[in-house]
Amino acid sequence: MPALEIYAVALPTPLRRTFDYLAAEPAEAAPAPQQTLLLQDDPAPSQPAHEPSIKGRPGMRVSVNFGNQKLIGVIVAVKEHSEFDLKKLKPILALLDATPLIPPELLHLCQWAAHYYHHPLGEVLAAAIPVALRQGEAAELSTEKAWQLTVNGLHCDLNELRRAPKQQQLLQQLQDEARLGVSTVLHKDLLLQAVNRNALKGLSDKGLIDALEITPEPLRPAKLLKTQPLVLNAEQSNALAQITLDDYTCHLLYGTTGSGKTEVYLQAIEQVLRAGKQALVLIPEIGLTPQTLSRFQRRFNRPLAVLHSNLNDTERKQAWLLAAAGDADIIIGTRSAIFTPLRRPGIVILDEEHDTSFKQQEGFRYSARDLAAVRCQRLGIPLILGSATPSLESYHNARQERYRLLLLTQRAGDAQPPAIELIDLKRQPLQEGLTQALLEQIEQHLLASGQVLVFINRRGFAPTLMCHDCGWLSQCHHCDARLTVHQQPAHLHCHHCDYQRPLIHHCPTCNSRELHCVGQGTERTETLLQNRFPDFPVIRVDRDSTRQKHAMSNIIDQVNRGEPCLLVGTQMLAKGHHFPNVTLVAIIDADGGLFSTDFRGPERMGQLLLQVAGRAGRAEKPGSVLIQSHLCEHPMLQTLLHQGYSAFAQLLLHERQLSMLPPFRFMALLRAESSRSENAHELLQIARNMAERICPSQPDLQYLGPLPAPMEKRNQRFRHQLQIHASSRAQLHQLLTPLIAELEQHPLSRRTRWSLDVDPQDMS
DNA sequence: AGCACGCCGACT
DNA sequence: GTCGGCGTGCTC
Repeated sequence: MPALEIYAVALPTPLRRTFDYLAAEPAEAAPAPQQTLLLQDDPAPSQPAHEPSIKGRPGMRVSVNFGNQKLIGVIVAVKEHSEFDLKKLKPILALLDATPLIPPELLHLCQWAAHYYHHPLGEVLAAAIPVALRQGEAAELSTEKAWQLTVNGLHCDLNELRRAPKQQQLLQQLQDEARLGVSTVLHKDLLLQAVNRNALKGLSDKGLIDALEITPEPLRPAKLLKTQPLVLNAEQSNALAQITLDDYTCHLLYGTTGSGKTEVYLQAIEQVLRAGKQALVLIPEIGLTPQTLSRFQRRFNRPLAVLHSNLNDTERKQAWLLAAAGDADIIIGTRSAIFTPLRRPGIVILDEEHDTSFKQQEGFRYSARDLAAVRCQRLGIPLILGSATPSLESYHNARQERYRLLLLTQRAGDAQPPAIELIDLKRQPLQEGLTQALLEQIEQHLLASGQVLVFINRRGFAPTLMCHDCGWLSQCHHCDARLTVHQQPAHLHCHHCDYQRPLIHHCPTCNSRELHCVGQGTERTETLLQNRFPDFPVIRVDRDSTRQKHAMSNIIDQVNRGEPCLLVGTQMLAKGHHFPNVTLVAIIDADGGLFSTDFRGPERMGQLLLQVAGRAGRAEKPGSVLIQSHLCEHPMLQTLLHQGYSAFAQLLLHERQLSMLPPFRFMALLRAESSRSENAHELLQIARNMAERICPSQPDLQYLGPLPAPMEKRNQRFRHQLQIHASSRAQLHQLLTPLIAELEQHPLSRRTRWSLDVDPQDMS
C-alpha cells in the first residue's frame, strides 16, 4: 500500500493559505496508451490526463476543482498527511507539468515575498507567472515557421525559373546557403530580407521547398562580443574590479549622469557570460528605450530576451521560457521580471534603482529592488544597483557598509558637467510662469543653434479653472481634486479618476464669462513659447502628446536631427532618453517637492532635478541649467546645487533620523477605502484596537491613525490609512502576522476594501 | 475573489 | 405568482 500523496496547492484567490488535494488516483487497469503529458485546452475532468508514473513536485501546476470553479494552482508542498478531513479532500484534475514550472529557488522567493508582504501566495505566484502559463498553456517554447529545400529544390536548375526572377533569386539564395550547411531558414528572417511571400508560395507549390515548424536553437557564436568594449577610465576600472562575481554582494554603483554606468554593467555582464551564466537586467518602466536595448544587442553575440509591458501573452511566455530554459543569456525587463526563472543565474543588475516604478503600487505591493537583494543573496550571486541619484534607503545601506559603494564622479569623454543657476521668482514679472531672464536665455541658446528643454511636471493647459467673479473652481465630483484644463483637445479632465467633460466658457454658478486658467501645464507653456519663438519648432512631450504608438520615437528622431528647437515636457523627458544637442535645460518651478505632504517629497524633487539637469551637456556642447524658484535660499536647494547630491542625501538622512522615518524606521501602511468614509475609518479603528491588543504602542512600535489619506476622496471612494512604525523589521512583522490573520477574520474586513503596504513608497 | 444560497420588495 | 437586490458563508 503506497503512502498517501497529498499536494498543498496555492490557488489564485485572496485567501492567505494553501489547499490540500489528493494526487489523482493512479490509472486502474493496463497503462493507457501514450497519453499526452501536457494538457490541451479542455481536459476531461473525469479522466486525469497525466501518466500515473509522473509524481507531483513543488513548482508544478495542477488544475483542480475549487468550490464550484475550476482553477489552476501551483503545488508548493508534497506531504502524506493533511490537517483537513481526508474524506473531504478532492483529487487534482490533472498535473500540468512534467517538471516544475517554478524552480525551487523561484518558488522560495515567492514564498518569502508572500510572507514579507503578507500577501496571499497564490496571488504572488500569479504575479510571477505569465498569463498564458497561468491559464494552463503547455510550458513549451513556441515553434517558428521555417523553410527547407526539398531534394528536388536542392538539385533544381535555376534556369527552369527564368520566367520567375523573384523565385529564381530566392532559390539560388537557399541553394547557396544549403551548400554552406545552412539547411533551414526562418520565415521571419526571410521577411526581414524583404523576400516576397509570393515567391515563397511559388517555390512551395512547385515542391521545391517545404514549410516546417522548428524550435530555434539559441545561437552562440564562438565570438562573444559583436563590438569591442569601450576603454574604461580609472574610476570605471576600479568599480568593475570591485564587483565580486562569485558570491553575494550588493553593489551600489553611484555614478553621475554620463559617467558611464552602462559600460560598467556591460563589462560585468561580459564576465558573467564568459563564465557561462545568465544576466538579469531590470530597468524602470519607461527606461526600456530602443536606445538602451540596442546597446546590449550591439555588444553581445548572445541571445537576449526582453520582458516589458507591451508584450502580448504569447511573447511574454516565450521570453519567460527562454530564460527558464537557459536559451536566453541576457534577460532585460521591468519590475515583474524579478520573477523570471533563470537556469544559470549569474548576476542581477537594477538600473536607476531610485526609480519608483520598481515598487508595485497596487495589489501585491512588492519592491523589485528589495526582492532582487533577497534573491541574489539566496543564489549567492552579485547584485548591482545603479543610479546617479540613489534612493536614501540604498545610500544609507552603502554608508552602513551593507552595500559596497562604487563611485563614478567623472563624466566620460570631454563632457563638462552643466552649470546650474537659480533664478529667483520673487517679485519678478512673469509671463505664464516664466521670468524675463529665462526667456532671454532661451532665446540666446536658440540663436546659437542650441536645443532647449523646458521642464514642467504638469500636463494639460492649467491645473484649475476658476471664476474671477464668484470664486467657483472646476472641482471634480468624484475626487478631492480640481479638473485640469486641456486645450488639445479642449476639455476638462480629472487626472485622478479620468472623468472628462467639455470645456465651459461661462461660470456654472454665476454665469460670468470671466473664467481664468490658474497655474501652468505643458500645453500652456508650449503655447507661450510658440508665440514667443515662432521661428523654432516647439515639441511637447507628455503622456498626451505621446499616446500614439510611434509618437515618442518620431519625436526622438526629430530632436536628434539636431536642428534648434524647444522641447517642453514632463518627467517623461527626464528618463531614459539622451538629447545630445540640448544646451539649456530650464526648470520652471522647483518648489513643488518642498511643500509635499509626503515625507519623500524633497528626495524625489532632488532626484528629478538632477535627472532633468543631466539631460544638458552630454555631448561636446557644454550645457547650462536654469532653475526657477521662490525658495532660492532653501537649505535643501542650496545644498543640492552647491554641494551635490551626496551632501543633499546626507542632509535628508539626518532629517529622517531626527523625525524617525525610513530608512531609520520600518513602516507599514494599512489602507482602507469605501464609498462611505466612516466604514473605512471604522475598519482601521478596529485594526488599531487589534494591534494595540497584540502589541501596545511603545517607542519601538507606534501607530498613527486611522487618518484620512492626503486625498481623502478619489474616484468616488473615501480612503483612510493606519501607519505602523517600528524600529526593526522583525518587530514590524511580529505584529503584522497576527494582525492580518485576525483582521481578515473580522466580518467588516470582507465588506470594506483594504490592503497592506509594507515599506510604502507613496504615502497617498 | 467568485459563487451559491437565502430571504424580502416591485413587476408581468 | 416570479425576478433580483445584496448579506452571509464557503472554498481542500
